[in-house]
Amino acid sequence: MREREIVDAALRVFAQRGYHAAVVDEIADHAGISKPMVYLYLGSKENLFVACVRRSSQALVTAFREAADSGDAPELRLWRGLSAFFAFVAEDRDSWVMLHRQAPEQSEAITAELEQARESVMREVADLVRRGIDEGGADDRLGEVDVDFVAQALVGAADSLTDWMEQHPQEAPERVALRLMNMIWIGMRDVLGGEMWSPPQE
Amino acid sequence: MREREIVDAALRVFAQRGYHAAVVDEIADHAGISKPMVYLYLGSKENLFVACVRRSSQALVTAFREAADSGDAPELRLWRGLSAFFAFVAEDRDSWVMLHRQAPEQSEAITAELEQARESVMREVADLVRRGIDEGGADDRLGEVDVDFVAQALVGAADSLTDWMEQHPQEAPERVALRLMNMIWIGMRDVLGGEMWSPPQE
DNA sequence: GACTAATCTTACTTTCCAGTAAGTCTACTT
DNA sequence: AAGTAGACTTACTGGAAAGTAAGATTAGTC
Repeated sequence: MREREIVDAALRVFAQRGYHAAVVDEIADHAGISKPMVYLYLGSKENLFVACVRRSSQALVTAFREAADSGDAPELRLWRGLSAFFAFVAEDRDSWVMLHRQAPEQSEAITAELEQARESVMREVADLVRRGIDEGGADDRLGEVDVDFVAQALVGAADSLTDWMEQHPQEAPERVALRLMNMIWIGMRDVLGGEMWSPPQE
Repeated sequence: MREREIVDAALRVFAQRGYHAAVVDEIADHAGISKPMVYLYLGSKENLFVACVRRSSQALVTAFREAADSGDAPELRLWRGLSAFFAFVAEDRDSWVMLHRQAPEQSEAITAELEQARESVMREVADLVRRGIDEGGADDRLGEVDVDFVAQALVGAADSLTDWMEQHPQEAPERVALRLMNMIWIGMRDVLGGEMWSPPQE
């Protein structure tokens, strides 16, 4: 299908050059057609970019969701979701570059698209964190605010660790996810258990 | 000094609009002068952007470094550094937006500038993590690879938590830093102590 | 009060590229 | 073989904004 081919080409070019440096003519070349065809199928450059972001973000969200959607314990589900995320990034780096580096700057429509995807994942993560806490049986020392905090930190750490992963290509996605789980989950659980660090009084 | 005023104006406009949507004429207006003056002092639009990034990143790195540069225990230093980071973000949001949202997409020169600043902080954080481990007395179960991992996750979490902070403006920077310390530091320490999570065997 | 040096502006040129009008080519129909 | 519909291209237009040439304004000097 033509549209798909065009989006494929656009994804590569956008990921490599960024939105503004990417020229529609070059995208058309990559797709093996001429510029007006791009406009016939996708309407405008911005719309084309949105199509790329949408496709990539949906693929990512779906990958995470399906991996995390078993009936098992929350921490296991979270680990699977994170593994799927790291696997996605390792496999389809263009998509990740697009979502992570290129898209944030752009216009309303694009930011909205991206925000929605991120929020969607964040909700899912927050949910797993919440269940993890409830299940632990500790008397809910963490409220909603804290759950959001943990989710935000976790997602941010995962984002950033994609760079680390790039420098350690021998490390399998599941192992990266495991490292992260150990860092975050244990800490969270133990804080719930009453263990806390605080600065000395002056 | 003229140059400083121009950079001030540019920072505001770039942070609000992004590099491409920002028009040099508008920056000149904000600085109360006309466009050719901007070119006289800064040479080109890109150079102007680089000047902004450089100034903001230096301010941020300095804030972190000075806060973390006491002779105290590593964890206390780390906490102070993080507090300074969150305080900086809360206070000078334009700079943070610039560094966090606008700059990543741009050209070589800019990415290099930014990368250097990030790396510089990352090294410092990694160093504190390493000392924290050594001091804990545990027999170095974490190697350099692990230290880098923790540092990367920590910095990424902090980046991302600036968004959380924006939604919880009543939370003081030190409290945000404290939350993060509790999440990461305790987890890391306990993992060192041998506590580990791993997925069940199938 | 003419001279000149520094500072600044108006108004222009240039380049680049998104978007499009008009026409060509191919393949299929009758 | 003439007609026509769909897919596609060449070659253009329009506009936006980076960068600049040339001149105006101000202030300080003799």
